[in-house]
Amino acid sequence: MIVLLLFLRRIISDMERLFSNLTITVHPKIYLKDPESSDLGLRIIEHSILLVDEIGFEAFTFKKLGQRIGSNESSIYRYFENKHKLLLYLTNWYWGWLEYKLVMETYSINSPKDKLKQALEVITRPVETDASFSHIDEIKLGQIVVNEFSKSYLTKEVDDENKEGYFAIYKRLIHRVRDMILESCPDYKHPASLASTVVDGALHQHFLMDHFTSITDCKKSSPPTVFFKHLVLNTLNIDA
Amino acid sequence: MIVLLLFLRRIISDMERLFSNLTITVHPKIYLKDPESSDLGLRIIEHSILLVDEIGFEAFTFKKLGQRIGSNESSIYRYFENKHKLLLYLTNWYWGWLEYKLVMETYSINSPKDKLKQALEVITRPVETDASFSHIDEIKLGQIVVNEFSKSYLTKEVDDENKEGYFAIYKRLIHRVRDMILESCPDYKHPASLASTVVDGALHQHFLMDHFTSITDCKKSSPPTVFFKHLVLNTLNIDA
DNA sequence: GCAAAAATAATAGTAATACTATCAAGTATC
DNA sequence: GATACTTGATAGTATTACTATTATTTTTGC
Repeated sequence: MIVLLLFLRRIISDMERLFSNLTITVHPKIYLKDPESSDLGLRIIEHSILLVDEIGFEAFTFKKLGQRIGSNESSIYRYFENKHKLLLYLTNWYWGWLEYKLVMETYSINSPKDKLKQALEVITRPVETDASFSHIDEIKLGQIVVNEFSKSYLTKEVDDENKEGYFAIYKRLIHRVRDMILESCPDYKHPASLASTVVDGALHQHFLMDHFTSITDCKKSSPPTVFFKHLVLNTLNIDA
Repeated sequence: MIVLLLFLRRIISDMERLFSNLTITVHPKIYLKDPESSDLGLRIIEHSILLVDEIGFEAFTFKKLGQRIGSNESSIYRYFENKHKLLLYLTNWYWGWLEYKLVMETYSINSPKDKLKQALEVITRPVETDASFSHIDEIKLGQIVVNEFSKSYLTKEVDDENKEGYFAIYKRLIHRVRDMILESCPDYKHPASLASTVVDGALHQHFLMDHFTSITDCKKSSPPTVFFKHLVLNTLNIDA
């Protein structure tokens, strides 16, 4: 009994350590100075999420952000070259966070099909808050990803930035889903396309729920998860 | 025999009339002055497609376009309020054109399943040129839709612009696909989501083929059409 | 063929954006 | 207490995204 208690205590302490030290790693070339390394940096991240969510990425400027956090435009430029890089930082952080959730929530599942189902759950469900990161409003960041992520790669600089590794986390997340699809269904011919379609499609369906309801069937009572689980499982001929 | 010849002649003449008079209708509130109504207007459309394709929508300005067509910035402003409206015009034109292709190429097919298959073909295949519209480079316009369309609705003004009807053609196209899905499979619960996923997903897969090849299986030899046909037909339990 | 109207061009000007550069002030560190 | 580092303040530049005005050219209606 005491042994069990001690054992449990060790697990809990392990988890606490894991959680308290946990930081999502973003490619260092995306920033000039690591925003996690200072108070100002953390405030830049915290309030850029709030401000972009409020006024949209187009209207967002470093000047407005500076006014908001009582800091100077020029100081923000010491952390990020421009607002595009800041958007890359935010979306990278999001995909890193989602990847972490995906790994955590599927790690201990042995059945490939159950694993895949749980992965679909994590990827297509609405974003929920995570107390581990006090400076990040995950729900608003999720909205930013829905509304702005595609603008981060639909540019003339994609290929260069892709070579630099700015989209590596996003692609790695999709590779993980692809591999889970393959484990469930080794003969399926389009695992990467299916994985990317689900990840992109989930963002798209969430957008449609908010703005173009006539071209989606998703709603609060039947969220994207339902649609995508049915889609993937039927495509792979796996029974629900 | 003569009767038959006369009959054929009438059909051909009908088609010619149809084709020669054919214009894709774009919501009039998108422009200040109809670009199809003048030589300058046509040149604006023709060269905006070339220029946006070349330098991307972000770097595109009315000033550059003016220089390119030997015309003045201020003259272009008489046709379009701003470059966002011009993008709306171009993408509206594209979706109107694709809808016309969809209707033409599926109209005479009676079997709902064959009709749906042909619809998937039209929507997911690479864009091909259409000699009917001399001022439009359909292939480049298709590239613009892949790279820029989502920017036209991922804005803070979507809801207002949607109310104005700026996205009506796009939504109508998806409704047509949704209805074809329902005719093939009346019990399927997510026809609109499936239709919007295919339309958006097709653009996305074309983008991935060009820039993020590791997260797609699509390539010249196995284009998005193959993936999406398999996806839709399996989801609906229709045998290929 | 000419006057009126319409379309286009030219020019100028404004506010905002997206920065860069410089210098001053405050803070941390050794 | 000197030094390095961070942040703040100010100024300045080129470009963008327009608006306004006036001049010139083209179209058209009679």
